[in-house]
Amino acid sequence: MSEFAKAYEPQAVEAKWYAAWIDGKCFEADPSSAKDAYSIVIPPPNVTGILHLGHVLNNALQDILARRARQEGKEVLWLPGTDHAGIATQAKVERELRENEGKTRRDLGRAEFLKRVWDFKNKHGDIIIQQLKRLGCSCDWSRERFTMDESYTKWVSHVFVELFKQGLIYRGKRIVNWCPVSLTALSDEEVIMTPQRSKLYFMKYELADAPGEFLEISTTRPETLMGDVAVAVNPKDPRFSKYIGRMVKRPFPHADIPVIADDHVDIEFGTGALKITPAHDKADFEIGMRHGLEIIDVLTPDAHIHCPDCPDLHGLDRFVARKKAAAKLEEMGLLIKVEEYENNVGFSERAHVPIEPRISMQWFLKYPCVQEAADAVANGDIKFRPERWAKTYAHWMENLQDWCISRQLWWGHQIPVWYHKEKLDPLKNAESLEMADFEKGDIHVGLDAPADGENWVRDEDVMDTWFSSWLWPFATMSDLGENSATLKKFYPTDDLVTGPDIIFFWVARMIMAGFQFTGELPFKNVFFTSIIRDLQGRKMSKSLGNSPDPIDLMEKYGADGLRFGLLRIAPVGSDLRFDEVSVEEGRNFANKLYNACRFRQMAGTDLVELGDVKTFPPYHIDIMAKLDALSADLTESYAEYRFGEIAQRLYEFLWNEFCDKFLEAVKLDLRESATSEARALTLGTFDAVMSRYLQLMSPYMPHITEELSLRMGYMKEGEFLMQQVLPSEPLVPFDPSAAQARAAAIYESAGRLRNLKAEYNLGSRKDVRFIVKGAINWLSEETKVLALLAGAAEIVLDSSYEAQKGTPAALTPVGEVYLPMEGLIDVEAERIRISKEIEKIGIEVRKCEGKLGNASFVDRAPPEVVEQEKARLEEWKSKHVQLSEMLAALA
RNA sequence: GCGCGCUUAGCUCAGUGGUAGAGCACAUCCUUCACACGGAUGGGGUCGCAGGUUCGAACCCUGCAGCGCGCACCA
Repeated sequence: MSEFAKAYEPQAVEAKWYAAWIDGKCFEADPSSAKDAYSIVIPPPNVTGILHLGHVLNNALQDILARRARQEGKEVLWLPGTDHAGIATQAKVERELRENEGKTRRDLGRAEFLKRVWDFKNKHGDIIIQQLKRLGCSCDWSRERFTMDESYTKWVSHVFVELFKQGLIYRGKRIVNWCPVSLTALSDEEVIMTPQRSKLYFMKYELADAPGEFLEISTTRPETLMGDVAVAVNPKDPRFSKYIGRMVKRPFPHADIPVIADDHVDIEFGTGALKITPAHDKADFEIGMRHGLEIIDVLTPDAHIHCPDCPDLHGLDRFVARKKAAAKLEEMGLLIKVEEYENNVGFSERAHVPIEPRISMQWFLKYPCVQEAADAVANGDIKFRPERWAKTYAHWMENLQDWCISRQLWWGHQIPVWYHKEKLDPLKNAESLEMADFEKGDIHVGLDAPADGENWVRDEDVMDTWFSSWLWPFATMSDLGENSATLKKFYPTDDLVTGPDIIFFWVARMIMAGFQFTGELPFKNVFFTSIIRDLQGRKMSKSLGNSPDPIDLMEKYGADGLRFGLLRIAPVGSDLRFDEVSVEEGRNFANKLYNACRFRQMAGTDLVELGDVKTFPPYHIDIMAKLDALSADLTESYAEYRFGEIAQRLYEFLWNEFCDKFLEAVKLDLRESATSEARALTLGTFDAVMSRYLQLMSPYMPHITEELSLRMGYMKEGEFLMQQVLPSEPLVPFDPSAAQARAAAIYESAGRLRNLKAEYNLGSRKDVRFIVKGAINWLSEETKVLALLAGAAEIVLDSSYEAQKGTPAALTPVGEVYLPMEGLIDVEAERIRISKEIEKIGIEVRKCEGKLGNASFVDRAPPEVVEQEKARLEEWKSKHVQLSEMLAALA
């Protein structure tokens, strides 16, 4: 039993216990166990990422679920790992390369560059894992996975090949979201629509067959004018019907382009005429397809103008070119006006620049098992919490677009497709091969290169990171083609804890992949965490600098303090406004818990067995019964994933019930002067309650509870609290209501007496005497405790007491209590106070009377409610009388 | 434009039909032998607005307003 310092110092304790758990293999899951399985897979953080508060919340929740499941006697697997995060990681390494060596990835070549990324990953990939360990996460590190592990990569390739064989993956030239900085295609989900202040340009095109006659057009993008191949109007628009089928002059480079009619054009918007640039706008592309229009690409991959016929624009950046093109139009007298305009522009999620709709050859996936996946959530086979996210999910599932899965990156899973060299047009590279060529044997799709490998060239592209993430729940549990013991025991998983921002990126896709490749749903429940914001309601972000470093917080307040503080304020369905104060409260709470135990040890270090509870004083039975109730309530709350409520209940029990009431009530028994019997009894109750309480708290604050359990002797050296199964027997196996009523009466009465003292500014005086008239029959047994709690020298029972007029008094559950004032009070101040009080009570009395005078209330409200109202009226009335007397006495 | 959510004390939020709550902050008192990362007491709210249902509404219904977030091809 070690020395207790005055304040709890978490840092050393937390490190010690984490190491002990690892040594004891406490987190390792045994697939051969006979116990029921509970499993959860971590949402893999980016391998080069660092921990932020979102991770803390998310992983603390998973840890709580895992630790609670262990306490419930389950065999638990919490499977950890990291994600290779294609664009993010590659961008980091490229930036480093540029800054340190002034080189691009192409300068190094693919093989050398990938080597650098792997080096980078090996150097930095462990950081976030170490941080999760600092937080106390009970992951099975022996099963840690990475989305680019060899076996995982096999899964990814296999899935690609299978879906290709089923005709769900195809290659095609489509308009995609192109990031001009990352130089790759993106999926629709990776594009963030952002309102932008921009300009709407109004300009006019001359009719080819009627010089001097013009058609007015509006656009936000004059710089793509060179790619215009038509002007479209709505066929129902009478203003333009006469132009349909005629030609207008595109100003530069000069060309005559047709005026066409298409329903897509909004008559109300701008001039009602739309220039059609199929190469640079998704809607224009579709109109172009409908009308068989030419596609003229006037932008380079990095969004510079490519138009040798317009030398003054050629080579300019798109935004520079926009101004230049507008100026050119003005010079030509074709610009009518420019209006300020707000529109939504798609930004690249990673590079934070406007994406460019661009035509390119890409691989696409038609989602598998869409109907099954949609139904699974709709019919509750997978339960979303909060439930409303199911609607968001359903909406997305109903409007699925094919997924662009190829990325023009090097870091990732390379597409398992080879093209025959002879068929490859050496000038045009693989883009020249259309899907139809597959039939001719020019494309090889498979896990391995073709046997005559030297005749084949592999597709250079890699797959979208999420194309590997969506296999995470099962690809982490088994090698391809193997029905591993782990998979058998732990798949499908039970819970998934993640943010609602990746419902589409990840959750929905995992459900589809699970169905497709395992025939099962990958999880049963999805718990969506709160998004953490700052006190102004802004999202946490690096650039705003409003994101506290969780490691700093843990250094300052301890991992337990951080976990508990954050969890206690985490709401069920809405965003969370983070305030460091709550972490401070978590730390303070840990200290409170620690000091309660310290107090116990000051009265003796030997464990004391619990005797026959039935014979115990009411305070003891009361606190034990409250713990039993807490224990039962937590079981319910866990079933409903109400984590914040659980933390709050644990907090209130320890602080308000155990420390403020129970410990204060039994303090005398722990003093030197107490009898050894009384002390033993109290220590026994303390130990029984505290040992169970620590266990209930353990999932939230794993380190301190483990530490205290050992120090207090509840656990022996070599045992772990986290491995103990929750007891099923209550501490109080009989009806405790009589004892609890007595304890409640004393606690409430003590409060009233303290109020009384404070009202007369005697709050800190310990020498006051209270006289109880008409005491409840058992009060003589409890006067010592009442005096202690009320901060009084003594409580005197005197049924014949005649109070002097004006003696302060209070009506309490144990009788009428008087506070004789031998000291002085300010008579005038007292009169004012009492007058105000009487006024207040008068209002209450009238309220009650009004209610009871209302026939419909008396007749129609439930009888017990009416009775309650009557009792309340009586109470107010008697208080009114009492105060009036006091006032009279003062006069 | 469609959908979802939020609006309760200075701040952050509980509270799904029966006397408005917690923590923090604030004020006063207490360094009493577990804890000042503590204890005691107190002030502070027409529960966003307007209707409706009900004996009774913070809570149920309708409308409105403000804020936030998704989704959407108005250039």
